Amino acid sequence: MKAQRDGRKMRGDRRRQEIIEATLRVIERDGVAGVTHRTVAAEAGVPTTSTTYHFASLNDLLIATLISCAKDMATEVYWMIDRARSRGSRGANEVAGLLAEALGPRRGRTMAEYELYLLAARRPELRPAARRWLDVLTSMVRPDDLVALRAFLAGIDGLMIQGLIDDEPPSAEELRPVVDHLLQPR
Amino acid sequence: MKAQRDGRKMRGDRRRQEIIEATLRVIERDGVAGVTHRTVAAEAGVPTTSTTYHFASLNDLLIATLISCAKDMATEVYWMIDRARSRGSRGANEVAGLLAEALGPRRGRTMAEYELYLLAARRPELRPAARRWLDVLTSMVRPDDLVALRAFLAGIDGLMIQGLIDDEPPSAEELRPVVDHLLQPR
DNA sequence: TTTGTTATGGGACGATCGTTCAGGTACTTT
DNA sequence: AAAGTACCTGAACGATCGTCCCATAACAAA
Repeated sequence: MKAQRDGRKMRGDRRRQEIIEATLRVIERDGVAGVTHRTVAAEAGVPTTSTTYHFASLNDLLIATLISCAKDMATEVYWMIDRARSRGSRGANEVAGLLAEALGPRRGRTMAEYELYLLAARRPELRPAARRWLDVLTSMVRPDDLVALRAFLAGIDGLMIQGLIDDEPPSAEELRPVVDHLLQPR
Repeated sequence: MKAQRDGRKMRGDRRRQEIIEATLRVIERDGVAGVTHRTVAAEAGVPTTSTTYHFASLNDLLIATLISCAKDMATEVYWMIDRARSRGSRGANEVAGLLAEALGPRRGRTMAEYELYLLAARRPELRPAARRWLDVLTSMVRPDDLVALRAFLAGIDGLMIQGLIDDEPPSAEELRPVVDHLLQPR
């Protein structure tokens, strides 16, 4: 089966992807509330009807965007852990650095990701996507650390959210002791 | 100065409060996205123009609502801690029970509160209100536990959010070991 | 070439939105 | 009693929204 040889479908898929990426940029800039067919189309440089053609409804567009976003996040976290492990580090420094980056230069993206969380709270079909990075991490850990892992993951989420409402992003140095505390075994 | 003797202002203040409470109910039901002058007015049983009269813009209405919501949350947390302390408990059971309640019967309210967080991330004027319950707790604790406290608070926030995207609310029994782990001194 | 399918995009429709305005009521002050 | 202030509300305006329709272009299968 040659599947993707059809030039029309290929172009369609490419444009679908462009629309999804434009949607993510809109969410980073203005939040989920700023997502309309027209703003997304303008951001992607396509006519308004193009977004309605490729996504049956605005809801579908949002869902597709947030699922794609969650997928990126999961693979990113996976490689981060993998890298830290191969260095034999327990990871407090790495995690603190990653948090500081997520709350500083990548702040918009982080806000978008947490809007996914809350949207998933209201829409069950988004929950598997929202849980993906939690599942990825859980599967990488020895089953006897489960409680410690859950506490750690919850702590990371909390530090993220609380960092988002700080007047200026916390530095890795400020975050490290807290992360270290969360990582400490008992 | 008699201040609130003016019957007109009294009625105005009362209606303002009713509108704020109606707005909170709308947020619990449909999220911040569902807040419009018309939905709020319908929920409060007042004409649409009443919400625009008492709040210069929809933004002001949202801000007033979320600030009021944050204030309630802060005093609630204050008394919760006070109660736990007077019982001499370290509080793992109490906290786990409170989490389970927030994620079960009071789920809508909890979602509304976390939408405040994300809105505050985008609107600096909301941040003091969003931080209030953190400040209340921080001020009730010995300064040498600061790192442990920050880790604990972050963990609570994370458990809340993650609990919101579970397919069914976690029970207090499931949460207790994680909370206990977060509370354990080192 | 003919036929069928998919993508594209201009234009428009009805609904809903935030907000304004003007006329009216209720209350206080003078 | 008269003037001033604060609240109330029906009606409406312009803007923007999601979505649909239809003609056209690009491409594949026959």
